[in-house]
Amino acid sequence: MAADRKKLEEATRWDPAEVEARVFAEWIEGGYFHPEAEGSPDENFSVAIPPPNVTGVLHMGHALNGSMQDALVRMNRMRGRSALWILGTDHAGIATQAVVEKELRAEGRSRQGLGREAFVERVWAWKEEYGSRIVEQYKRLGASCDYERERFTLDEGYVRAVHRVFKQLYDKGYIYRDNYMVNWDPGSHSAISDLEVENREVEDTLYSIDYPVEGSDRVLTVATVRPETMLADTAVAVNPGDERYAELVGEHCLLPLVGRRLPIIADEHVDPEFGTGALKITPGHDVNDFEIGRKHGLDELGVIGPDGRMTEEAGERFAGLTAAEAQEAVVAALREGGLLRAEEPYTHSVPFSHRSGERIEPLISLQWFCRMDELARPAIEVVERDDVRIAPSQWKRVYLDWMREIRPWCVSRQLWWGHRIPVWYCDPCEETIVAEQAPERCGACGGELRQEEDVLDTWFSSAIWPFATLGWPDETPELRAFYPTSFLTTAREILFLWVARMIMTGIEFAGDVPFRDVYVHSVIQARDGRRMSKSLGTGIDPLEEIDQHGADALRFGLLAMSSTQDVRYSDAKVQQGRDLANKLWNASRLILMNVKFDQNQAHTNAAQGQVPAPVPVTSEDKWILSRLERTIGSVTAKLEEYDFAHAASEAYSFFWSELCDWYLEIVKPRLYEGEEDVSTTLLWTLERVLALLHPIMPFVTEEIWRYHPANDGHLAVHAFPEPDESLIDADAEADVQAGIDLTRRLRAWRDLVEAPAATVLPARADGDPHEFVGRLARFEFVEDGGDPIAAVGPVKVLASAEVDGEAVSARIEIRREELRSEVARAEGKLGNEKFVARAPAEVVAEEREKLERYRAELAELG
RNA sequence: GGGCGGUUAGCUCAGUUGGGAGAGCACUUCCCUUACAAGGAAGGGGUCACUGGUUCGAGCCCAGUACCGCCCACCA
Repeated sequence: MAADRKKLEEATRWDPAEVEARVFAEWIEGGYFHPEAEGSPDENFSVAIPPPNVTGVLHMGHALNGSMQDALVRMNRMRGRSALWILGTDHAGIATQAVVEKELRAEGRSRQGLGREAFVERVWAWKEEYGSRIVEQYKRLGASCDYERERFTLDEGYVRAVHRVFKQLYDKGYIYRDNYMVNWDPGSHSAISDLEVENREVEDTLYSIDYPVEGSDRVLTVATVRPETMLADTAVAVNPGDERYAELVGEHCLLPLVGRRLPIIADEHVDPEFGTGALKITPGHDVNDFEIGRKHGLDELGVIGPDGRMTEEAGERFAGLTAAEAQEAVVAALREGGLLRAEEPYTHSVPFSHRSGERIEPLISLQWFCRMDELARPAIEVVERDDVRIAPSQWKRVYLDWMREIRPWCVSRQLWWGHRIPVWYCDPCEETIVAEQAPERCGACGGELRQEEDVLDTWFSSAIWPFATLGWPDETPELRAFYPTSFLTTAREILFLWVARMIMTGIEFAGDVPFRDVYVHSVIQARDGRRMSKSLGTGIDPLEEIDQHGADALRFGLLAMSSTQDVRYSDAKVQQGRDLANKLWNASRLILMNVKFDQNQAHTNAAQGQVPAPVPVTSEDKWILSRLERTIGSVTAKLEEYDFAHAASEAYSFFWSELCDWYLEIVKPRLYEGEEDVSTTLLWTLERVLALLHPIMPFVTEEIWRYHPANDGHLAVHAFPEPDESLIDADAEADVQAGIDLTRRLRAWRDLVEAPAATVLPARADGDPHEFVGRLARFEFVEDGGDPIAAVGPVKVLASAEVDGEAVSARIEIRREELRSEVARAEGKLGNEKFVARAPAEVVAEEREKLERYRAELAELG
């Protein structure tokens, strides 16, 4: 790969747009992201991407999660491990069906008009056209996924896996069909699971209604926010301990407007403190009432249909009305009959569909359920034992609490797009057949079979993602090489919906946990602290950020702003990333355009493509090499413990504040003179810095690497640096740090006395300061010369025409004041007998030392 | 109703086992010095939400209060 030197010499700004697509194409061409399926999961490294919806577009959550996964995947690939990052998309039943239905509506057509088969074909056509959009967007981010092994939760092999899982769960008796109360979503015309319901505070009206007691003057006043459901009431309940009603238990009420006789029953559930202590029971339309009804063997009437309208059962007066209209009509009728005792505003939480946003209508319907308790047991144990570690640790408990209370999962959906449930019915002999493949005829009577109309909850197929994508149920090489995967990063909102279910199915079907580590990352909020959401208009488009600042900038920014707590999107952090990319480019230009280096030697000596080991000749060389190795160790450790923010900022501050601000400035004269030793040190350092940063900022580091004389191929597959302990040199670090501190103090002194920036001031030094001190602070150290006018550490500044004497005295007075207060503080502390007696000896000694120092300096100032 | 998290500089956030409060951005002053003005140098700026406690010493530990956010929950 011949690098274009012209660009290196002329481009003073990092231009991501020019580079990213080209570099990405090179990676793909190199096949680096497509590892062979060899070796064991312990030797290899693998990650299953949380599959984005096919309907999705890349949002900040994907971008953050992708940046984290890619950082770890790239680091491990560079370490020589066979690294597989499985990519794919989720068919997203409700969402995708809704998108295509909307298209149809725009054409004046409907799903029903088209018919199931044609509709499903139409969705597939949509998927072929738009389904790869988000995959392309992951490429923009630089995600090193295996794009050759892309999967889809409805592709052929995946369907087989889903059928196998369904069948096995059915055979074990976990999956069953039942007429049960479900969360009916009138928006998507389907049942949805408890996890897809979100409760919102709503202001309703609480109506108090009189139910006359049969054969008596008494009435029972019940309270409800949904008077329309009274049409399906089958009882009135009171608390068994409630003396007010004790004599009425066993009697009957007459249901207003309907006239049905309702038994008065006693049940613990009823709170005697609420309202009048009498509760109308509607088993067909209320979750609690359903349970009370089953307990007492009550009839389950339904008056609201799946379309959200009143059914025939509601009586001709109300049939056909929407529930809301029926409510008004019922209230009006009650008012007319003088049965409406009270209406008052009432705020309470109400379930809404997370999918369609509509208010959930609890209905009894015939659905497929999966019992979860048996599956949950081992999934609880692996987390308790830390076979699966969940970090940050508070989520471990949240997971366990939820799992211990797990309830049956409604897995059927009344949709057309999805995994059609592999169940066939034989109407003549009432046989139910569950099979992995469609049976020809009924085994019992040879009759025609009819497949179940419903499809499975999308999360049912997502639950097996880590092994289904590797070819399960077949025993594929991929499965042997890459399962269990290495880790999972996720947003906490899918901890139950997805993570818990993967752990359960992984243990049950793949024989092992799906991953050893789960890292629950923070949520990036909008700039103003609200949720990022399309509907609120608060979303920030990662692709726009990439267009503007480059993928590296966004990746760095997201990792740097990530945290264990939720954070607001920070433009400044992305800008910091952009500036870092630019700084990397320019510092590299300085090095690469000036080093004196034998091109041939690079290749002959380059074991594993590294430049020859550095020959540190000065204390500063030893210092930077030592700091580099410490940084490598620290950044690596941070990445390994998912502390991306500190990994990013430590790499940043080493590179910027130590390498650029100090070392490069210190060695410029040697570099310009063409000294070979410093060239070697610089190239070694640059190589390691680029490799270290590559997992975080892959594009700019890869591009710079093209120009590095030791280049032996792409950085994406270059060795990741291992910290070299032999280069750690505490003495050199202390020595150079002292020089840096002195330089800073001298510069600050200049500023305070307002010495002109460009002039070199005369000074005399005790001892022998580093050469760079004088050069970078613009002082000239002389043996003799004029009178000292000020002392800055070991340096005496000498009188010169450039410095104003009054400014100096003023400066000295300021310093005296500072010192006096420091002395007073230290004396106070040391004068405290308890401090001296009880504080650790080293703390006290340190304090004494400081006091000495301050006193000495004060004495020096006179 | 339960649980979890947050409150630190103008803004967004760090802050290891308790020992003189940090970063990035913004701000002020100076510098177009041949890597970078998307840069360099030097600065200013904080009652660590509040109250009490433990301790020689608290941003950090304990108790409580206030406000903000998230998750779970079948009280009409």
